[in-house]
Amino acid sequence: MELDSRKKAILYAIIRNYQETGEPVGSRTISKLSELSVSPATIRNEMADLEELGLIIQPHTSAGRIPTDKGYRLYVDELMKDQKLLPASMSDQTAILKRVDRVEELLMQMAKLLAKSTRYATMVTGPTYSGNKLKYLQLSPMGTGKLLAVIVLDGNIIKNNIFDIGEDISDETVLSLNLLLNNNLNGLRLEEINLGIITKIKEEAGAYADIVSKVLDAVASAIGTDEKPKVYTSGARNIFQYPELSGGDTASEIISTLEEKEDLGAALADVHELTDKHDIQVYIGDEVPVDSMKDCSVVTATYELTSGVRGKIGIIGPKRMDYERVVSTIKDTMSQLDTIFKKENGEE
Amino acid sequence: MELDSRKKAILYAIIRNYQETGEPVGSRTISKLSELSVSPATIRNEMADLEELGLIIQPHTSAGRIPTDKGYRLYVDELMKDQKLLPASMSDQTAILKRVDRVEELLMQMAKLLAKSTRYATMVTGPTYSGNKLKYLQLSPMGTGKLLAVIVLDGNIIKNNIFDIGEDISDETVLSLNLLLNNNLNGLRLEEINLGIITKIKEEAGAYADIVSKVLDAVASAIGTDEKPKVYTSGARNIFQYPELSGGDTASEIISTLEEKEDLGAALADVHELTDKHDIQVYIGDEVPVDSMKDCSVVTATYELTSGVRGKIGIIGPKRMDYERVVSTIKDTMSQLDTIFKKENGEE
DNA sequence: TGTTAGCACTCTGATAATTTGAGTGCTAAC
DNA sequence: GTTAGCACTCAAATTATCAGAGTGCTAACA
Repeated sequence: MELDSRKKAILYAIIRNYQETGEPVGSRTISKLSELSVSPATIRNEMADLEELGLIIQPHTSAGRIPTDKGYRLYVDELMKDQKLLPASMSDQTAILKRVDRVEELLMQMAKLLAKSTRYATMVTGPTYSGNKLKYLQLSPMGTGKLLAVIVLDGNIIKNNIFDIGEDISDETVLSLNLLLNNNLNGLRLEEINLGIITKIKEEAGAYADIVSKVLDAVASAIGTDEKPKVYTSGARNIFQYPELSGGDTASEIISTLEEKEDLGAALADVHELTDKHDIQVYIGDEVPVDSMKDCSVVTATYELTSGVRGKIGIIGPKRMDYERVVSTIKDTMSQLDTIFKKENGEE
Repeated sequence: MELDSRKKAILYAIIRNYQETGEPVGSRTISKLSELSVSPATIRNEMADLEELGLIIQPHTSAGRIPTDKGYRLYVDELMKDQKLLPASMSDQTAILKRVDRVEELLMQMAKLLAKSTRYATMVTGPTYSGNKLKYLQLSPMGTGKLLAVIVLDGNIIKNNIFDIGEDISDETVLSLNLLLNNNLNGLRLEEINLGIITKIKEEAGAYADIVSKVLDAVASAIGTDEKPKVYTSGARNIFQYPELSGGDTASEIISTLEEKEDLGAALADVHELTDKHDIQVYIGDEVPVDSMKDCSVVTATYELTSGVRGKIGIIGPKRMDYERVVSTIKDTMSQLDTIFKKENGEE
């Protein structure tokens, strides 16, 4: 059986209507709603075909139809239109990303903003700094037998670590270590700090090889704290708007997953090749890589702050979410982010 | 009418029973349950009195009684017994605080632990650093016209700030500024850095007074980011266990408040005088200073990491929460925290 | 005077019966 | 291929019924 254009139109109409109402939609509704002027009976015939194709089902005899996961998939892949959103600056919700100093705050703000404008739950993972360059490394003596290492990465991301070195060293030694380390490491990407370089530095450090070793450990662990990237979430309460999610354990499970955050980070992190511009991906129902969200759909995208500093955002809603609006909202937010960030960088 | 000891016993029994079941409790139940051996009829007479005193009510005729807010208040103030909890190390839930490096992680862990062992929702505010001393201040040139300030407080709390100074300065100047600032500021509490000291430093800085001024601004703003202290929450899902909270909008409101966190921080922050050891306070129903939680009870306590570094924790549950268990769990956790922290400090 | 048994009364919550209405599939006519 | 008509189905809403828990009151009792 072929999917002719009328069947597509009907499927489209069913999905759009179900998105709004959350109720199974019947043949009469479609007949009145859609611009193709055919009788309910005709629609019924077509719907029977669509059901046979596995694109829609009846929750029970004598109910209207609702889309299946497969139906949504087809919708997302082929039927969905590129919706043009009003520029955020002109829309009534004034959902505009403000420039803030700290990346952390910006991401939190982004999560909130997306939650507000999509009216779904959102998550934003903190950026991974892979590919980032070491800009500056500063050691300072900190009391007895301790050193403070301040590590500055490209893009002015700052990390600290205080660690034991087990012995007191003089200020001059610290100074020369600083010099040594900066000379050898500055400008390198973190992956580039390999054994060869480490050995070389140790040789030059002579008697202080041990300390160098500890410093490098400290650097690794300071960076390493971002191995499990932070996840910011917002709009959890929006889950309650959708009866299909708020009933039973589902809501509880979802809220809990959003709260724990670890699972989210892991699930979002797994794929990281950039296909197109923002790498927008749609996961429907069972496709969602988080167990507790198998009743949801999740739309993810990749953002980029500065070159190589990337993270993921995700919008979590019911399967009948308004994919078109979500996608265009994401795009809009991304372009705001681009503007802000290019500008912010440009100013430096 | 007086509250004789039998009435108290009955009230106690009603509250304890209602805590377990969540169902209105009738005279028969009390008669069987409580050790005072009187007939249901007698209990009924007493219950009528308790109702007249406003300590319990009937949800409707021919239902059992449930405690009123006033009833709970009396319970908490007078009836509640000090429950001795098994030491956490011996209990089955192995809810033991582990020592971790970063304060942030420790607090998050504490929120989770409390949520797990009380089975209610929890919140933990980040510490306020008032009273903390400046241990070390480090300026480093950072590209053109920028300085990196690293601020270390007592207890090895580290803050960063990168800021513009509008002009290039030589490494030597930075070095001497470092010296100047450290000589004048180290060991001071943050409130002690007043105009007098600032003026003095500026005078000594001579031509670099402007820069000093900017550095101090940077210090202030780095510290200032904690004016709205961070709030960590956990166990939101526990709300769903209690029908009186999970129905209607209540759950949604609570979850949303927990997620937003700002309101929580504000509400917890308002009182900060330490009355007794941990300053445990119980807010029942309308007493709770957060609107969305008027149907809940909240138990708060103050923790102290190092001297003067204090924050609050809060346990959020239904009004019929097990106050005794919550209080003893808090005490237990606090003493764990003390142990860890004294030790951690001792090691330094 | 406090306690208790007995009893009529009340109200909720569960279960069952009934009704309504939306929606379908099928058939036959166009 | 399309449509009107119609019998049929099923969920959801409405109503009826019933059992049970719990009460308040009264009168008897210690």
